Amino acid sequence: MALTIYEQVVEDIQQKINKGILKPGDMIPSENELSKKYNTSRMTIHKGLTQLAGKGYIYSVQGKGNFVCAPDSKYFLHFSEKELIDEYLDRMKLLEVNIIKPADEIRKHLKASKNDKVIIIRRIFSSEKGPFAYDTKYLPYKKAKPIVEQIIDYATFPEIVANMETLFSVKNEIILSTKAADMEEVEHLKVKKGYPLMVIEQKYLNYKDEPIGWGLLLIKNEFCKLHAVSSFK
Amino acid sequence: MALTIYEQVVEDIQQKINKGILKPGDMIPSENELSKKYNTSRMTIHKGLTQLAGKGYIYSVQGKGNFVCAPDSKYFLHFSEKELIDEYLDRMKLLEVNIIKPADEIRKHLKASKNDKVIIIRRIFSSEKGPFAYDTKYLPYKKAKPIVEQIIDYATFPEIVANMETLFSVKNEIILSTKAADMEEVEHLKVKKGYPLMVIEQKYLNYKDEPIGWGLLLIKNEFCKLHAVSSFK
DNA sequence: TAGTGGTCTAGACCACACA
DNA sequence: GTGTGGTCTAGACCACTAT
Repeated sequence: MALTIYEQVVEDIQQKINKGILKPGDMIPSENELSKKYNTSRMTIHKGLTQLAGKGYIYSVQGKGNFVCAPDSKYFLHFSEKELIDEYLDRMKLLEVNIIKPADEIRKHLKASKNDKVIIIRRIFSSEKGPFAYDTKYLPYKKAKPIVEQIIDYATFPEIVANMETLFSVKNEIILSTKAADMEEVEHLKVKKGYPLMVIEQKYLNYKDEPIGWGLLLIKNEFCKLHAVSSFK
Repeated sequence: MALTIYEQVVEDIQQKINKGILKPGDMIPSENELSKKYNTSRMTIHKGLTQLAGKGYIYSVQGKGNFVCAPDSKYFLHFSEKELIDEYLDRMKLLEVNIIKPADEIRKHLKASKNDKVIIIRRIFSSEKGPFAYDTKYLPYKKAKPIVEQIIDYATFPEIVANMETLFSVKNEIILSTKAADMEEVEHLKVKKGYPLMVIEQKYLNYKDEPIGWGLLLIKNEFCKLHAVSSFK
């Protein structure tokens, strides 16, 4: 359990912040002071402070010093469509794969122009006890790309879009909300009208921030619990 | 727009990963090779690679090298109870502040023992158009601590618990789900039975990972949209 | 044994802030 | 001007991996 010097610096200052000895806005002793205190080089101290900044404990201002951060409200959310669905999945039913002229709302999400067509994919996921999720996805249609029908059977959204761009090119945004089941969802999910559903809207962007996919995943409430943890540690 | 050397290293390698030239599992050229290529010291290269590792692009194995990561499913979720509520808040009604013997479920969440008492706080938040959120929080009761009633009027959970421990001592976990309104919520939120609600369960821990608060925030669906962004960039 | 990354040094120069 | 952090160097030693 031997800590390196810079780890010791991180640990000590973190403790002082956690215990309230150093409060938000307080200045950390300068790198020169700390390098004397720890009897080490300034670079080593700097490394520790950089790490503390990365963790969100402190921030640096050139020419002034290092200061304790105010607490923020960032969380790490672990979310994987595949994991979420696989937990309960017994079978998947492909309702539709089509090339369509998109509605205005969809066109806006995909930043498609007037005459562009899009691929629509609609799927129902069922557990042993019946359907629990209803998924609709839209992808820009490009003639040059290979037929997607083959790959769709088991693919979740990341995997679908991964076949359109390279794997790491995507940035993903999700928006969580709830809604009451309407007639369409009543039919597909076999629930009563008004049944509460978790709505997971997903936007996929390539590395140029251009939209390469958009979708809605509706999940029956008892099948969806999402966990998030504050980034402070 | 002059990048430092290590920023240039980060940029170049990131690009290669984004474009698929470097694929998950591939080894990055060694630090020595890169320091020759960029005509710089190994420390500068090392700094760049460390930063790439922090971003989740690569990982290091001592004695072997640096390798491209497989994509994961981590997101940054921005969530602040205060912000969420303040957006619509017209007035807040304090339904109850009491010291009670907790039900078993609550005792479990707070890791309280048989005879410990807890403070229960129940509040209704209303917009101009009526109630939109119903909040219940539980805090361990400690005789020595000052009366909390005074501070509760405007306090959100972080601020309440902040008064029990120091500000930075808390780690927060939230669990998102949905539920249909039951009779209690029908009464307080003036909705029909079965109305879809976003459920935000919050666990507060101090720096020793001991629970210092637990609560449920129920929000009418049209008042709650949560955004999250994938950690890749 | 040779190559890798992890840490550390004792300097250096720079940009910035403040008095 | 002095003090601050940001970057960078040209070495060094260590722990680990591979052969």
